[in-house]
Amino acid sequence: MKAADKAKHRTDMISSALRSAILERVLMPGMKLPEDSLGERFGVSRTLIRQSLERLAAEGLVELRRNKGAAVAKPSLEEARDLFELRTQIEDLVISRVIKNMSPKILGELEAHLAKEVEAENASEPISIRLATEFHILLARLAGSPVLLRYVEEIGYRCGLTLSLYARPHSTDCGIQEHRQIIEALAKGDEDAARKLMRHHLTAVADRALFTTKESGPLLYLDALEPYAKKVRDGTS
Amino acid sequence: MKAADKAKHRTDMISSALRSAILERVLMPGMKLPEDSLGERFGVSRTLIRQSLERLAAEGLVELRRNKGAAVAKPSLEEARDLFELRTQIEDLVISRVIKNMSPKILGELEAHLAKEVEAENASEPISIRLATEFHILLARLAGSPVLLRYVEEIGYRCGLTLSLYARPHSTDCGIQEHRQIIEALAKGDEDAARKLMRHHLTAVADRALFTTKESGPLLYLDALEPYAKKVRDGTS
DNA sequence: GTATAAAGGATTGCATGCAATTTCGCCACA
DNA sequence: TGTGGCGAAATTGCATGCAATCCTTTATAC
Repeated sequence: MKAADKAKHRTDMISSALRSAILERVLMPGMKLPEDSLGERFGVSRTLIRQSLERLAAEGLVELRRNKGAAVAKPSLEEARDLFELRTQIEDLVISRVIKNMSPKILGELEAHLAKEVEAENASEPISIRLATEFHILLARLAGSPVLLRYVEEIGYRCGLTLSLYARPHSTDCGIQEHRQIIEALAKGDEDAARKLMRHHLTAVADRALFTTKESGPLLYLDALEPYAKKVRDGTS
Repeated sequence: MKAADKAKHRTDMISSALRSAILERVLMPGMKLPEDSLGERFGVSRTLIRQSLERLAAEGLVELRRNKGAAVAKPSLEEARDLFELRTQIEDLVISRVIKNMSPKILGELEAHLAKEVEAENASEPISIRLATEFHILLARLAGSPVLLRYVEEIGYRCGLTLSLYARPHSTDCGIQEHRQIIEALAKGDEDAARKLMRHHLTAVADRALFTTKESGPLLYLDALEPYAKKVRDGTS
């Protein structure tokens, strides 16, 4: 039995790092992700990079064209709308389940997360975006279904990616206020209200975002990745 | 431009072959899947086998324990119940969308599939099981949402795997008759009826299956894989 | 006879090398 | 100036090799 067991392995760390970089808009949609450059940065061989990219491709965050390398995915408006529509419906399922599981402990976790969001409100934009996404993921975790959790994670990440393509820079993509209202409805056990709030919350995000187009810098610039890579190289999860 | 372009690559073919083998109960839950043996059988190196196994692991069909190799997944009863519960709710979404898209063309596709199921009714059991799963997947395809399709595929496959662990040998896992009724309700545009039928259909499958336990031969016996491997080696999709 | 320990074999983790494909720069030519 | 093609460089696809890990068997002690 190992002391710490290191829990995750390098492939996991690398995919997590890349995922974070994408969600925090350091890697923008369309950017190429060549295996050797990444390998060099992360201090591993192409083998592990390949695995990570394939994993992210399975999640829909990167596109993997045969013989042409990987690039951060660039969902079309149509795909984006599909994604957001499905998201509202899937998160409906989350609400139902969380209501069934509601307990003081769960309420506590939700409020703790909200507190983090409030605290980070004036911090950097990428971080508050990440926290907003994680609110939805926390809810899904509290729903108690591992499969549902995976789907919410994936959809959440892809929506985050989508927003980095289409959303205006300064829309607060996920209002903290709205999160608070949802928690209150859940606390009261008012499923209908929670659902309506969630739906309103999500369609608000989508509508604000999905009708403006924004052209993205399509090419290669990996230097911004450095802080993410360093963490992996040093094993500082 | 290549003549046929071979469309998919070897990794895809191998994962498809393995997936089919699992769904047709040639590879039973718990069976070990060593990289070398598989590579030898499929006529490729461990690299491609590894990729395929990782892909299937992401779908939940195989378990991938670190340093201990891959094995066909063996979902617990609890996971199984979670899966089936989610399935009914996800397929609810499918029904709504298919109803919205309903057209003679779609109806035709559904009936064509039903005809195949009827035709294969007295053929081998694995084939009718596969067709039954594919009915649900066809529905999801007709729903028009790529993401939803992926989730239904994945859940369908995993349910198929689950049934190979828990279901009695001779339960007709997905009644053809029930599929027919669902198509009829869809044709009439009766969303409520279609939903109820689908729900009934799925809970029937689950209830019949999920309370009996069946012990599976846990070890290694890959010879039965031969026909699947041959197809890949020959490029006969 | 049971239990513990060590050696040997089998299997995975990862890096590297070579062939195949694509991309890009360069030059000729209209 | 713009366009087509050719060759070199960059990049991916895949196989293989070596080290690390795990499993099994055998040997030894109690």
